[in-house]
Amino acid sequence: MTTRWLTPEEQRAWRAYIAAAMLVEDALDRQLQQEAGMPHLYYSILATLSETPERRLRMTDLAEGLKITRSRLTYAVSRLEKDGLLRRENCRWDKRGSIATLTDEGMRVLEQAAPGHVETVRSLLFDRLTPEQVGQLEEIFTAVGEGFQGEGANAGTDDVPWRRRSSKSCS
Amino acid sequence: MTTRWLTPEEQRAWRAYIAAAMLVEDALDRQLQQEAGMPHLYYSILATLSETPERRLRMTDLAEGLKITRSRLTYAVSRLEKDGLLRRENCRWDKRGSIATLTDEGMRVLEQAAPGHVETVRSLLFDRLTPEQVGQLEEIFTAVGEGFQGEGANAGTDDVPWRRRSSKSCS
DNA sequence: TAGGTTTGTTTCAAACTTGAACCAAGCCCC
DNA sequence: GGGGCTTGGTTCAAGTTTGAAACAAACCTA
Repeated sequence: MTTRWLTPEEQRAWRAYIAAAMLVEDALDRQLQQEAGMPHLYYSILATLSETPERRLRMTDLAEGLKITRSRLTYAVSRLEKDGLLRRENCRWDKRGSIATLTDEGMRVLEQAAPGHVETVRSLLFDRLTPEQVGQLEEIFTAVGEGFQGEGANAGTDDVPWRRRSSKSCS
Repeated sequence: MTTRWLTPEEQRAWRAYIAAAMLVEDALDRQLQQEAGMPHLYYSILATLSETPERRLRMTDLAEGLKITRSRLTYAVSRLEKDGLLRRENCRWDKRGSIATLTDEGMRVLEQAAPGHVETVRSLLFDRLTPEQVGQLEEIFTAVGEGFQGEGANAGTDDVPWRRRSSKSCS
């Protein structure tokens, strides 16, 4: 079958998206690097942990939630641990498991960085969109995200699609 | 002023966006790495050059078009040059200038990779969107991109806003 | 219950990115 | 026409990401 190239509308949409996504990520990284000394992903790790009842999550769950590879997470968590913002404990029920727990210091840093971060997100994104567009944005990217059905950043791993893990929360 | 946190709608939109954007970029990188031996950005460099009348562009113009820093571009171009996919020439009119030119080999590689790339973009994104959503996507990210008014990845450089360069095309 | 497979995580080297210098070459203007 | 600022690009070290092993603990299943 001969390639179905993008239509002009699709091209415009694609380019606008790629360009703006790059600018947004860069701006976010720069802002957080400045004010919290860490890139956006690292902030997201802290934020994710903070929203959990016990402020702790297993590595795999964290990786899946953030849509990143386990090895990327390992590196990031090591750094954050070194900085004292979280702590690694072993899961007592599954000795393979490792649990990342937000420390008080981590919580403090997070809370201190949050306002600036939110302000940036707002000024980059939401301040430029109408309420309808916010809804459209959600629908569009929810649809896109659903296309991955659990593959996540871990595709490429020969991961059988017909049986998915269900990681005990182990909290 | 006390922080204006994100509304629930904004939160949902933001999270859906962040997650899906991560998945998309990863999938794109993986696909191109597999089939063309280079990450998405590198492919974009070749693609950008190919669309130019002479298949050549000055480094700064290229960096601005792609919304990346000059240093990132320098590194990428060095690699692509080493691979023989493009060539660096000096601008005769401005001896500081460096011009990246797509080689025939680069064009070949690009053309060979393009169908698979387009197919991926389609399956990740456009296959999951209605035509209206494609339009919305364009509008949303055009609006977001316009928020940057020429700052681009080169902010942080103390760049005066009230006088912008206009790089002679020098082709 | 031994042996093989799967799962959770880390490790390691190679590739890439960042940001702050650095270095020329143009520009400006007295 | 000689400083001094700006612009175009590269370089370098430090930090991050990638993907393919490596490992160890669970989980089968014969």
